[in-house]
Amino acid sequence: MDKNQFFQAVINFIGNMHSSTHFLTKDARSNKITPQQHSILEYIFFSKAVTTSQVADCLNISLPNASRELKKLFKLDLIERQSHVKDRRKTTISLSEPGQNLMLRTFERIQKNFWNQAGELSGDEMKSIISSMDVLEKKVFFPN
Amino acid sequence: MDKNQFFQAVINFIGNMHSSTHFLTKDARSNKITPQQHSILEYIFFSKAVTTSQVADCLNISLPNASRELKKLFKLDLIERQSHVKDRRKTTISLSEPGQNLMLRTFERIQKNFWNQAGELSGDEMKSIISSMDVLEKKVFFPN
DNA sequence: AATGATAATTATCAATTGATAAGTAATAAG
DNA sequence: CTTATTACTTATCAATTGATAATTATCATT
Repeated sequence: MDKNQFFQAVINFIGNMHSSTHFLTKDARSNKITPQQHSILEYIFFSKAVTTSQVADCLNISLPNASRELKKLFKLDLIERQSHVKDRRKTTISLSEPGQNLMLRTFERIQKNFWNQAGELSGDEMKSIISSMDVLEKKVFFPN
Repeated sequence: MDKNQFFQAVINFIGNMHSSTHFLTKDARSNKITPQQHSILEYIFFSKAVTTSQVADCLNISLPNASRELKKLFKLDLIERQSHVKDRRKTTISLSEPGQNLMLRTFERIQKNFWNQAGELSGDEMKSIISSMDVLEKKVFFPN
């Protein structure tokens, strides 16, 4: 198999995935926060606990701007901040109770869209989907 | 298999994919256009020919704003516009030669990052990845 | 031919996001 | 102990993006 051809298939897949997830999530976001703030919360949700620098790096936001947005989220009581135990320059950030709930409600709405789109899936189908995702996560899309 | 559990796995996968593709593309974008303009070009690239309304719908931009950004891209000579043959209210938009080239150069840079991250893949591995993507595209992420 | 609907455009103002300079506190290195 | 570096914060201004009202041109219906 040709490398360029393979890469093209990956790019196509990523494109389809993005437009599909865009569709799934477009009406699911809370209107109390901005899109960027939403992706910050999402990132914290999946990462459990992070520092300001990590948010900035991973979401491609400058440190000052990340700091500003996190401050807003803190004032909205959606995240908690603690100074890091080992290094008190660092701030450990995690979702607050209301932040968790906001994210969970969002995912519920996404889930509704998802099942509408996917229809009924048999146990076998689910298994084959899970193992496909597994292959891709192991070989192509590395979580960090 | 439990439906909620399955959905959780899908959400996790989407999260990992997004952070991974973010990493792949973060230094690959041209600095002559804005992020939104980039995603518009990307959308046109994959869709070949589209109308202003389609751009607006699929990228969740209001029609006036989509029109504005497309006008800028037109002035930058990155897209071409023709009135639709059947319905002259519609504008058919496609990438111009320079627009195509811009996208191809971007994908080249992404490709470099991709192979750095993925390392060497055997023919068999590529085949299993392709078929995994196939399963997901057919059963979960529908292109439109 | 008149009316209504659709696709797109222009214009305007508000909100979000980006970029940069300067500063503070904690840690690390010499 | 002094200096340098790191992690973050504050403040400010520019650029991008969002929202909305009004308008034009084309098409569809009657």
